[in-house]
Amino acid sequence: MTFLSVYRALSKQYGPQHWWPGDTPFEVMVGAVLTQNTAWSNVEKAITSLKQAKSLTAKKIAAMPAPTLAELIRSAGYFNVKAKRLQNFCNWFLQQGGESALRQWDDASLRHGLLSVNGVGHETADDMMLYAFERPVFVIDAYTRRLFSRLELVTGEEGYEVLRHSFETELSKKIIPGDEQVTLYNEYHALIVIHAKDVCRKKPRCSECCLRRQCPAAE
DNA sequence: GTCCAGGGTTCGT
DNA sequence: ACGAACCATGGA
Repeated sequence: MTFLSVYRALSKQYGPQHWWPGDTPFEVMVGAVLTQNTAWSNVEKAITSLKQAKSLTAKKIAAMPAPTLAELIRSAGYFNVKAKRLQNFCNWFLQQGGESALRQWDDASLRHGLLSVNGVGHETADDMMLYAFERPVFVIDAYTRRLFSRLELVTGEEGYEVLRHSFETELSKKIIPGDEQVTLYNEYHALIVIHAKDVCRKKPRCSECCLRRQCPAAE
């Protein structure tokens, strides 16, 4: 079994996901911060509320008082922390000249810049890299770790960067053009999340999640 | 009432 | 580099 065969099995079972749901790249970035440890349905409410307040722009978010922003994103949980994180991010974003300026940056610089923002860690930065800036970065999250350690393709003890690197080197062997690479990473991460959700829906609150047995790639 | 979510990020050691 | 502490809503 390989990373690629797991992808093919998931893809066959669930079909294309075309993530990330969001009208604009900026909305995707906001969603990446808001979804930290939070059910996506709660994030959607917060984004709707920002839109309703006509405040889903970097300038508006950066300019409003933190408590006001916190109230708007209340449904996403951790609202005080996330309000501050969102403002940190928007300030940085504006300081760099906004999206069009950031698009000119090379992958490494952009990733580094995102990580320099207080409140943006590995996964949030990589969500933004992949789903807002369409850079070839494989997102590692808790599901990814759990799934692949159950499949015994990784131990689960690896650090974030190590894991990301093994996925990227393994998957880049087979796929050639850069554009395809981004599409593959995009779909793969989405499929992992969908699969985890699917399994957990069948057997709610199963701490083991039965991923190994139910994963179509495990057979 | 309890568990968990597209749990991660920060900060101390 | 690793572990603890922190944050807080809403659906199942």
